[in-house]
Amino acid sequence: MNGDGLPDPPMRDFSRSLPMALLRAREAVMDRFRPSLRDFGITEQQWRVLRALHDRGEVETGALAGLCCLLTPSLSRILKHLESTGLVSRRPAPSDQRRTLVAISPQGRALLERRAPHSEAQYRAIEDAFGKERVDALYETLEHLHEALEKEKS
Amino acid sequence: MNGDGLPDPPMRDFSRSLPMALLRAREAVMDRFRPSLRDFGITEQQWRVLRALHDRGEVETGALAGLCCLLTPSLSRILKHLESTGLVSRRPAPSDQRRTLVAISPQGRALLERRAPHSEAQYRAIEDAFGKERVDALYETLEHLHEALEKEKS
DNA sequence: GCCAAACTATTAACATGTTAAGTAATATGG
DNA sequence: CCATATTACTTAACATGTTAATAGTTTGGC
Repeated sequence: MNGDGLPDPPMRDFSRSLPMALLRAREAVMDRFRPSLRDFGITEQQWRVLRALHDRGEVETGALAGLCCLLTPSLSRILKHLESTGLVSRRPAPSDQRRTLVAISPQGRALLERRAPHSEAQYRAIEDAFGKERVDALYETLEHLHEALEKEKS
Repeated sequence: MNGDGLPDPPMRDFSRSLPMALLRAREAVMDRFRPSLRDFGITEQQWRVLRALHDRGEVETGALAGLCCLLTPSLSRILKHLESTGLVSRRPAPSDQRRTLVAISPQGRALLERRAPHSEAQYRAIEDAFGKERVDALYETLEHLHEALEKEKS
């Protein structure tokens, strides 16, 4: 009881945790992708990096982190690994020696193109199971939620 | 070009990655909760464990992992830490020595009850920013997606 | 009762998440 | 110009994610 003689507002039910709900859905989705990632010997995060570089060409480390939804310390380790296996290359930016430019290598591009069909097949399976319209609507909802919460960063 | 003389189906735009979309939304949400977790000196996962034990009482390790959306190796380490700081207790199940029963301690409950109002305040802020109806609809969509994908595990 | 198979939790090994500190290069004010 | 702050990236330290292997229990068939 508090000073009002009323009970404290009850804690929300544990099932109504937004981080958990998003995590559970994400895990259900990732379960579909993990087997082929494993077959190709790369992690989810390494795939994101290759995917971004394939689309955008040479990108600065900081921008790449934003694109891949990674923190820069994680990306730093991931790039070290990808560079050692020859899937990406790094060089200092000519105009500013602080910055690093990252690019996908021919081997990286080859790996990406070999796995892409497997990935697309899983997307089709997900759309079949849940409905393409509902998937599209979910993308929109998630984007709006993201914007609504970013906007308020006072 | 492939054998049909048609281009291969184009790879989806990088922005249309369901795992990324779910992750970005989740990170936007977590940004709201991380400060108070940090203030109370616990991690997001440790909070989930305390939260589940508070609601459900004594729970087996395996069931607890499912409730918290954690893999058992992670939970094993987390419980070791929570036990060493006195927030939970463990004992073997009387009927089956393989199983371990976990319970929240008075100190764990106290910590949880101190932080709960901060957590609830952030939930209200999120609902204000995005709309309670849309949040509720999102919970439902995520649950349905989860069910649709689990169902197909042939 | 005995043994192989199944089950539960833990440990191990490597990769990433998270926060703080460090390093080198550049921009800025005086 | 120079001292200083700022920027971009990396390292460090600890916690968790992920997969495989391990150790202790229990179950079932025999």
